[in-house]
Amino acid sequence: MTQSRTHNCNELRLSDAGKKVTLVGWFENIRRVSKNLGFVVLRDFYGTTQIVPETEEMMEIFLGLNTESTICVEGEVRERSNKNNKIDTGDIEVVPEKITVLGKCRYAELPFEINRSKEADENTRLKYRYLDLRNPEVRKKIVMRSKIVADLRQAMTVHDFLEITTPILTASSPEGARDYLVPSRNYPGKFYALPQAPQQFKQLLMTSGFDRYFQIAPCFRDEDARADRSPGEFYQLDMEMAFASQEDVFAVIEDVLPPVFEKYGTYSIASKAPFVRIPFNEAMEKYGSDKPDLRIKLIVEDESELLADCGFEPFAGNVVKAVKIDNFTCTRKEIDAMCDEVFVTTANKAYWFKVDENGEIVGGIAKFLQEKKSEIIEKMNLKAGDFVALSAGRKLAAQKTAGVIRKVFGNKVDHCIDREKYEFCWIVDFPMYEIGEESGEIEFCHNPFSMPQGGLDALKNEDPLTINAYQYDLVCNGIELSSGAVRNHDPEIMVEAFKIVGLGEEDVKAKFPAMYNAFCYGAPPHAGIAPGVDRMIMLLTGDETIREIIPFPMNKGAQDLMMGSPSEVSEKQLEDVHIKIVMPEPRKEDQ
RNA sequence: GGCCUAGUGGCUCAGUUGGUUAGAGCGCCGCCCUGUCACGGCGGAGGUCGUCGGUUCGAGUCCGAUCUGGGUCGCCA
Repeated sequence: MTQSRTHNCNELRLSDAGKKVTLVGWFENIRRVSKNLGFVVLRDFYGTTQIVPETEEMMEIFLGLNTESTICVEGEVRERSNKNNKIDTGDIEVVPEKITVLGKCRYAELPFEINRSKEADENTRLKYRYLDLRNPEVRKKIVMRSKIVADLRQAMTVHDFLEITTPILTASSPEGARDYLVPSRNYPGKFYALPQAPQQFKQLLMTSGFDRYFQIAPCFRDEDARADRSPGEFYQLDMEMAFASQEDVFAVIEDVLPPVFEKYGTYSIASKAPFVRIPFNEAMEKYGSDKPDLRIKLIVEDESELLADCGFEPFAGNVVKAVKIDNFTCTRKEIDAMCDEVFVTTANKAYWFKVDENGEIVGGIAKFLQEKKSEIIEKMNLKAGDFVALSAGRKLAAQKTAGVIRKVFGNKVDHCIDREKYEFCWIVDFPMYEIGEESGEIEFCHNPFSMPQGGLDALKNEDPLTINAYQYDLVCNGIELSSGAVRNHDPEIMVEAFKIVGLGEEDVKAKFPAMYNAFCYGAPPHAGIAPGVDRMIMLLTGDETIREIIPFPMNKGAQDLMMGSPSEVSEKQLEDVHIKIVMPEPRKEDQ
């Protein structure tokens, strides 16, 4: 039996001097001073306390024990003769009278030093994540995650949202990402799927009469990872409201998120409600992106009319976009590096020129612009010290390239960006349809659940490519935090919307049987959104890899190195679920 | 799947034009030290330089292939 602790390791103060206490924790370090004096650091979740063995017998106990073992220390609190103002318990120390070893660390040498685990190889950290998490710096992120999620829950509850869980084992959905499949034992050849999002369930809840739903929902998508995208699984603050409009959803989010960002954020300033609303087309035109970083003050301008026929071959007959930066002082080398980055990201070239102190156009593509020099300077309103980066191509390519130029140059030139804040915006009025790049045919632009603006009338009488959807994204500092929409709750409009992409009523029924049927029994208009919890936490902690803010993350290849998943299973297990493994053909060289 | 990048003791890294026995800091082990707090001092163990092949008198270094990790594009309704 262990005696329970009387205090944690961050609790004792000078006023506790003289007390008999019991502390428990990890034996972090010993500073040996002699055979019968040493200074031990005892660490628990809350902090550290100095333990001072003063006899040879006490020293023997620590010297015979590996660090990172857990121990129980009973002893007396004493004022330190040399105080340490760097730690909360720095005024006192505990002189041990009895030490009990609770859990031995069997290894003298650890895979990495606990307090320096962040420097270690990431694979090693992930394999020994339970040791990595002993590092207070690492653990801090998980603690913050917990607090943020608790605050989000609280805020949603205050707004009368009910947290309702939805199934994890469900049906494969024909839309979207690749599903994770789970074979069924009772139905040979059939599969469950893990939900990519609780989308259909939450809409069914609306149809059932629940007015406001939310959930910190696990979502599963079998797609490749990125620095800000964990493979396999992630969490969304999923919510849906009945009899609600786009503005109703915005109002809730604008009320829930800013206080959390102000409380936990690396930067204390966050956009106040209402967040700026930017129509999709305007975002593409002004920022070259549907997720603009509004901290960057640069705006993309269209210079097609001025520059398309200036004689520079890549501009001829193309859309030309320009990003102007004043007081530009980067070196040629830096400019080249940034243009390279733009090219690598977009597969499209960035061009540039400068205006020197004499008002001459110089550098980059300057020699092609001399004939129209004065017109260019006048129309683009250029002055000495200005730098202009340009992109050219078909409209969308030129826009997107300009968007990357804006981001790359804006992040490099300090006076173009105010980093220390959170800039939210709503991107609204996404188009309902687009021409698919591969198919060349008309397709849904985002998801087929969204309500088209103008409803049935628009679908029947307007050019589909001009119809917008009540579809919106929440963007913060250039990061897409979430997508949402006013849903299409009317079976008639649903069928009409699918008709435009060449699908009939039977297809709708086949793809979304529950929802289609449910909507035939009187559905409320409803709208919702689902901000990504992991990305939000990344923004708040300022971390650049999503693995830092996930308790037990998988690596890029969707492996859990600690648990060893994915793993093989027994023949019996495979038989139970009627699965036969067919290994891929080995590659020729290996044969 | 494409492209970029990295791989050298337990950890972090250095290693020049290809040239003796591959170095350092931290950690670990041993000895010393009565007030440390990133304690200090002295000594020690520990590496077939990711793998395979090639060029060469000689490869950590050059060439080719391959594996693994990370980043990115594709993908992510």
